[in-house]
Amino acid sequence: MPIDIDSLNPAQKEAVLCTEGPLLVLAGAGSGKTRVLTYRIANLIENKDVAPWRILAITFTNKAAAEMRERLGALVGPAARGMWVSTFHSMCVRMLRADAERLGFTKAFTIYADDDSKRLFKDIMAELDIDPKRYPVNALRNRISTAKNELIVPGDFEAQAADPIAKVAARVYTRLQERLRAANAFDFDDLLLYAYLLLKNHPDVLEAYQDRFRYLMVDEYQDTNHAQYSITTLLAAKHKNIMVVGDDDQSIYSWRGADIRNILEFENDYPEAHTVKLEQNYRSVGNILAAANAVIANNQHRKAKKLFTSEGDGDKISVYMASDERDEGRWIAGEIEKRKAEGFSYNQIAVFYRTNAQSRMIEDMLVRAGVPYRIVGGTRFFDRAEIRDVMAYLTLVVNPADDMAAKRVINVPRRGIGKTTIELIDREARENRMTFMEAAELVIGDESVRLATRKALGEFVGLIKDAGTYGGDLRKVVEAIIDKSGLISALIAEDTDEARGRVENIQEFLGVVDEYTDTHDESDAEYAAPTAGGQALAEANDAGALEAVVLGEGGDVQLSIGVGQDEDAPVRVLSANSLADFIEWVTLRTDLDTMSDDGTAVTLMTVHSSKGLEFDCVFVGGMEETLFPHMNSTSDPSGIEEERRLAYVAITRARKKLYLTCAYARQIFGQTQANPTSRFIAEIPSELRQTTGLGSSGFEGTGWEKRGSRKGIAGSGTEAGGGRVFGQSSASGPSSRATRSSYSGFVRDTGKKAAASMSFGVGDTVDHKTFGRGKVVKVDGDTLHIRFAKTGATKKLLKDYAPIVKIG
DNA sequence: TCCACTCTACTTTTT
DNA sequence: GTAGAGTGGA
Repeated sequence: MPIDIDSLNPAQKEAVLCTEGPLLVLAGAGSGKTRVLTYRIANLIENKDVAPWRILAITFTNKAAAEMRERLGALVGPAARGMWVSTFHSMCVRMLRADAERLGFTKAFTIYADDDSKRLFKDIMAELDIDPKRYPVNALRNRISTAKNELIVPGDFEAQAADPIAKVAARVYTRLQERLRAANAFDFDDLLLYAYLLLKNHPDVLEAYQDRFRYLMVDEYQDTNHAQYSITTLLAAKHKNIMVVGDDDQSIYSWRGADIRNILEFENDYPEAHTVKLEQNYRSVGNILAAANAVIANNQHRKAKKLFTSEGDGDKISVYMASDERDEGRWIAGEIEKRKAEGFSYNQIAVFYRTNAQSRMIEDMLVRAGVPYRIVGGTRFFDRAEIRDVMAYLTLVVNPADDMAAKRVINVPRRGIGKTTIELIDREARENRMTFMEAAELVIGDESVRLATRKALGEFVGLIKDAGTYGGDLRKVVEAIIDKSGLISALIAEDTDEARGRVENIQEFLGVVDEYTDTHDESDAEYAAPTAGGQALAEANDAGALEAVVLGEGGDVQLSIGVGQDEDAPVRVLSANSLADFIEWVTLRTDLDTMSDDGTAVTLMTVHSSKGLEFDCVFVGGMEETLFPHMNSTSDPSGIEEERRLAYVAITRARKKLYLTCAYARQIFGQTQANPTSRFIAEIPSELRQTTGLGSSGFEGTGWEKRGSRKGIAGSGTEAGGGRVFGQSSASGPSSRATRSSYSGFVRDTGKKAAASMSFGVGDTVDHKTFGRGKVVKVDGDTLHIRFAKTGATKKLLKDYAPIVKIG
């Protein structure tokens, strides 16, 4: 299918047709940059005869990569498959897998997700006897993370360390890298750092990639940090066919090391660079765009540009001043229902906030209004304790050197291996310079340890080893681990609603395994990384090699060398059944990636997560000083500018309707604070906005939102990060736990009617956020008397305010 | 070894 | 308001 280049505007066309040499595309919000990227690639393949596998396209999120792949599939068909379209992180993993040995790791390495590395970090601080009160964990972690993003290795870091915190951080950094190496693991920052070191220190490897990838494309270039910048610079050094796309006004990740200078100075790096500006916005109506332009114009450090649209003005921006966050949530819910009645679909409505903590009240109010929603970010499905436990088991099978994983699950479920035993194993491991698992095996034979403990230890070690004897069937391995570890049986024995919820989550995890297998069949196989000297990874269909990948003994997986199908083209690796690849896929995954469009629900997320997305109707909550702009950013001008860019991102997500809300008073830290309205609202010309709520004639405050305080009925959640009630449209089986987290898309269908507008009768079964299942024993006006199964106690609750859902 | 209870620090944003 | 760490008793 030939591409229709004439459907592009002149600037877009220019970018698409400029295929050789460095190219900088400054793409304003909604200016069709994904379209330019995909068309440019299609043009390379169709008209310039470039082989797809010579193209490397890098994005920041898996979702963006998936979207690009999909759109390319539609443009160029199956040819799109040979391309590397991936995120920085997954690209680096691929490179590291191919040449891990060069860096002293094995191919079976694992990746430490954020909380694994935090755990390890605390472990090290304890080991080095560093007081977390004097040297806060997060402060040290930030220093080290920044250093890694700046490509500063421990030795250099130590040499540069000036202040006391840096000196302590240097010690931790050194030890951290030793521990990670011993565990055959990389943390997120390491993926970039080591990929860079691989390319930098191994010219033959670098050359293999340079020869392979003749055309480089980097999306969201304004968000690249120094490590990412250096990697792309190295890859592009030989052919200089690098196209970067970005918008300096949308740079919102400086705290993660993103350096806005990378895009501002692209023309210095490549003096011969061609620059194209995309300034026509195809997304938002005039008023919204004008508001966005007005806000961002307050920033000093930016490339001058002004978006324009040929669309009409549209509605004014609605500003609502709520009395407090409860009122804010209630109003948003009400407004959503109005828009819905006008024909907007829930799918096309989103609520953004600056901090994750703000989502709670909004969720509560949506539940009460019966508005279905899905939430992106916050506590993820994969962050749930039970899922992390399963993951730790699986990780251990692939990489027995992973000490953190071993320590996590050695006594989960309870096996009677307590603190004393774990410390003993730790000591043995250190003295004998072996892994935790090896030391555990040693302790089995230590007669000074209680027999029961040694037996339990033997079972645990045996379990991990046995898992390695299953065939290459991914699902079978996972099932075996879940079954033999006793995770499920221990939860069932607990016999609580919470435990049942966890069992459900684990079962859902098996669904994730199936999804992985389904989406990673042969046709979607990734192409292998080119390796120096023309070696290639094993041919996919070679069952023997596959098994080696899946269940390599001792984690030291050796891959046989296969022969490519084509003299020139790289070899494919099939990964559908590889446990190692599955773990990697899960680890590098984010909520955003799982956000699917099926199921109709309003989307809730932070402003950061919203980048790259668009909705017909957007609500931005918490538009107050100290929240947005956040107080931690108000001390210096660059912080404020970044907050302003964040506001710009939020505003430009909206196509037709934009709402900004703020609250006169808000609970922060559990304390009530009153903060002034955000400066970003004032920066929008008043003729573009319309204010209602407090202090305006339109205020209809009845105060109802202040009644029905949740105090006393909303205790702590039932489980870590979860424990939220989402109404359900129907009772589903014996385990209709309210925290059903529908994995695919995280849609929480709040059902037709939630508690607020529901009627209850004696004998109804309800599910309460904190107390679990209960039965209505008496109805007294608005007061329900409910006897809860768990405690046996009867409680009096107000039907309109209690976090309850009728389930039968 | 495990559990229940209390205390405290925490909240910016995430690949 | 709450998750995680720390404490003390069974």
